[in-house]
Amino acid sequence: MNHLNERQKTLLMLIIRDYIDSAQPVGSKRLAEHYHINLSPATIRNEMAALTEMGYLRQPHTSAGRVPTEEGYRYFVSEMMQSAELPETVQHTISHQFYQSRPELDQWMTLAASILAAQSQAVSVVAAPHVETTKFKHVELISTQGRQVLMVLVMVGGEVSQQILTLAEPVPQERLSQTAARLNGLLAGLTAQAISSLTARPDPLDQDILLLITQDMRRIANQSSGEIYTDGLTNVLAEPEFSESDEARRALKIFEEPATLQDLLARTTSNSNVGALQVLIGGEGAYDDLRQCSMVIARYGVPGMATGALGVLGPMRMAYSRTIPTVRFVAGLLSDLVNDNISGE
Amino acid sequence: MNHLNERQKTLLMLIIRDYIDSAQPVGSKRLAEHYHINLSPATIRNEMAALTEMGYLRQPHTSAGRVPTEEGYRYFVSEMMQSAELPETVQHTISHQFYQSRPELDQWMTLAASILAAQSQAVSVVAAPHVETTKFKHVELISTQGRQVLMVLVMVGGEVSQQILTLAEPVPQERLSQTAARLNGLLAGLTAQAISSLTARPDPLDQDILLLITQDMRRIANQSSGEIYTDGLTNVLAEPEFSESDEARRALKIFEEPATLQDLLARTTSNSNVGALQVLIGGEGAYDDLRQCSMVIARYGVPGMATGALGVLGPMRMAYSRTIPTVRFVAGLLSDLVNDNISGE
DNA sequence: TTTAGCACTCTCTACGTGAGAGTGCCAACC
DNA sequence: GGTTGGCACTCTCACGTAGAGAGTGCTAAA
Repeated sequence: MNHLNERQKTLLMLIIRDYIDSAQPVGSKRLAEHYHINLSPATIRNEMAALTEMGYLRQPHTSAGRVPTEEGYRYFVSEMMQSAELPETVQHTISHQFYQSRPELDQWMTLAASILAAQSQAVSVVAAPHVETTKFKHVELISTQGRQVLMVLVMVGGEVSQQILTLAEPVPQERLSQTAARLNGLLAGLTAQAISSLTARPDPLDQDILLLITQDMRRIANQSSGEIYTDGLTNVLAEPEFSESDEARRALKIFEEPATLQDLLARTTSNSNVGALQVLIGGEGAYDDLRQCSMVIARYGVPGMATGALGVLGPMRMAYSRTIPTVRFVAGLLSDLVNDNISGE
Repeated sequence: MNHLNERQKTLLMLIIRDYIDSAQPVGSKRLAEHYHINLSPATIRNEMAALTEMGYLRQPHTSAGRVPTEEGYRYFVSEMMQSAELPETVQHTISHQFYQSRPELDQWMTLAASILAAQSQAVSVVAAPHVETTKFKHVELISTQGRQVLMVLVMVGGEVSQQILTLAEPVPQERLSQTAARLNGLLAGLTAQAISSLTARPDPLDQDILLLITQDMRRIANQSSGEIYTDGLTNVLAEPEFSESDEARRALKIFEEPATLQDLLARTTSNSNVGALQVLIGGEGAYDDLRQCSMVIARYGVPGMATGALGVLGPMRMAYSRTIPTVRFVAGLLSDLVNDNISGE
């Protein structure tokens, strides 16, 4: 497959780099002038013809310069993948921002999305970590007003779910506390499945709450991944390939349907490990509306405990050399944070 | 000011209605043909000249039809404001969706944003209700892992804040529970200010937690309004006036800066009452990037207790007759929900 | 007061033309 | 044999022009 000689390789890389910068088909003359390769335009033309023949480049029309094909981008990315590292100063700036923010998941996710979008000048997506094993730890029942009760559910991993219930009739705080205490003793460390196979409780209130707890735990476990954070939606509107707004609209529409997005993140990363980067070029056949786009995706977190996904979506002509190391770095950072959080520092 | 005769009035309304539908300058001939007014194009031309003179219409160029001015839209909106009512079937559908969703603020906000966007075919913004008086109700301290402790804070209004603390050294759950119980007895019903003026607690753990509680309460009180939810961002890209993507980009950029958006919602609605609708046409001088846009905004909630804001942003040529009643209806609905929530049904 | 008619203006589209950029190929060169 | 200069060819893009179409304002008549 890799039947490119050194010169073809350098030329292909140069062409793609130039096209990513300029968004314009690159011709032999331009290439010879701008980069000091000791080759005449004619020689370059010959090589270009070969690269076109091999499927790495194509011409928009007979008398235009060359534009990378999807295959070309794939080659470019795989060649560049190892070498790319984020400058240390940038790494420090980013780390700094994380360790200075309030230590809340919400803040981290927003920050990660914002950094990814700013660095890549494209749209970022961050899915909150999904706790993979939900075990009951603690429940609190707090009477708020009249028949309304606040139920706070804490999982073993530290995940919290809160919900306001409306009971059939007012129940004093004291009785709520007793119920909570009984359930805490009974359910500690159990999974939703284990809880639902328990025999019914004698006290009807206990039984009702128990039912709600299992429902809530199931809901948390069923979420294929956590909440979705995005940023940089307008970045992509500036790109020339999206100047006819309909193209852009179709791509951005993906972001208005969290289900689709979660699906995309989940599907494309289920077979990859934490730490490994995935680059999908040209929608990779999965979504028609993303045929003009590429995604750089990574999983983060602690496998078996809590993992999430994050990525950047942009035009196929995206600044991979910037985006790839950024995604990798931020994924690593979030993995560390999740790890710290789970293991109790 | 209102020196329009009946005929001018109907014509102006027709012209604006037509322009909102077609996005094209409307001419005298088209008007005479499409709507059965018993007037010749020539007569209509005369009236149009008058309306142009008065500042309600303008011509993009000498030989084009007429387009409404900002003043024209204002007249249109104020005329239409009272009459507009959402069809009962739509009202029912919307209510139904609300009462069927899970009774959580988060769900309601998302739903409200989604409904507003769908009905208006524009961008929606919903700011979560801001509790105006934060009084302490309850605190829970739950040991999660090692030195990490989950603090759940409940306010009198039912608002909840949770936070993960990392203590200097592990503390057993029992001691945490005792601390929580002491503080619950001490702080019940107090504001942040009242709490901070208490004398120091003898137990250092009590004192630390107390400090964190006041900090958290202050933070909640200081948020000028709650979280922002939006939907329908791509709707606006379909509008012809935003076909040059730069115009659209500038307007949508507003939505990437929550601060600006909150500012906008807060400023423009601070002088209006709950229930009253505000229609800002052409950015109303406030934001340059919104010069081509209009907003329909309303406050909702229970004054003095918890209020929020919601609205729709679209091109000046937005479907006011659909948007205005929708915004009014959804604001009413959310007010009811907030009210139910506060008063305990 | 309303209407018909008319000259005028402006935009939009289509069309043709020429410049420019880039190619492929061929023959010459090292 | 790989490399290069030259040349004919192709295609796009920008520009200018012309004609159609839509709409206007004005005037004079009903």
